[in-house]
Amino acid sequence: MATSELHTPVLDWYDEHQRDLPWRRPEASPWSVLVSELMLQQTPVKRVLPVHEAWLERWPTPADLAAEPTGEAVRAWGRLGYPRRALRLHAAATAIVADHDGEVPADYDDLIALPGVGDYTAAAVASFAFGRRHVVLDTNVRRVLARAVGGVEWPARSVTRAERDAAALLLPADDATAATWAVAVMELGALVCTATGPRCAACPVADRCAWRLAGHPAYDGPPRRAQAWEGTDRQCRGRLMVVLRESHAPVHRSALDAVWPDEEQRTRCLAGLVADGLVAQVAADVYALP
DNA sequence: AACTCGTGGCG
DNA sequence: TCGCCAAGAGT
Repeated sequence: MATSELHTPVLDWYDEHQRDLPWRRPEASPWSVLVSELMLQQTPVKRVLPVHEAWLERWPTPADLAAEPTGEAVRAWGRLGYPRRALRLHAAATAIVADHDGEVPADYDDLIALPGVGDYTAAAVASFAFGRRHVVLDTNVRRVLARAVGGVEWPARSVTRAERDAAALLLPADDATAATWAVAVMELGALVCTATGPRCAACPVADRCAWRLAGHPAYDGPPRRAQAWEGTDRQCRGRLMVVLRESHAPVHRSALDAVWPDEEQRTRCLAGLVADGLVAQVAADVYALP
């Protein structure tokens, strides 16, 4: 397919249908973009919005966050999930103050060196906040390209070399258009080319989508494992964190015992949370956010 | 490379 | 109802 012919319809569609998100506004700081990207890792936009707003209100710069105890970040993280991201964001803020004069760096290499910033987030911040030209491969982009270009419903489990090469070939040559392209494809995946129930009737490239043109062939790759939840350590850790987040005073062990029946698992998870830096033991049998 | 790490909304 | 999935990173 002449992949360059995807550009105009996708860019035009984005111009008309893009969501008004706080971290996309012209006045949004690179710090706002970085905060949003950490929060959006595996968490839907709708749930991020209020937390992001409160976060930027309270900590308008990396230095503001770095000056606080890590526990304040964990508490403000609320129920976004994966609270280690709050610790990483705090650590990233600290590194930005220490190594970059308090300014979020614009270079991919500097960004990816920050805690909690991997390939996707480094490329996203460089692209969205600084207008740099990068291949931005998130779950939305990967799904759109798998369908429109690859002709299959789902991409591979992890990013392949061929996938990255294909995305690089699609990237417009100049920085500004490349940055818009990156966010536009992502938005198309989020709003139209969704994981379940894609709205092909509303898709600007439906008439040239390889998957649709092939008649929407069923997925025939390896089974995609469902996330286990009931009875897992993650569920146990989540229960323990709720107690600590909701208490503004240190908590006795008995209050933690009450939320998970299996003593062995509960003890292991609490030790894990302490080891992760999400929980501090402040006295014998007394715990608090760090 | 496979596994771990939260939470909640939606079809 | 309940399985699926959401702007991934670290190990």
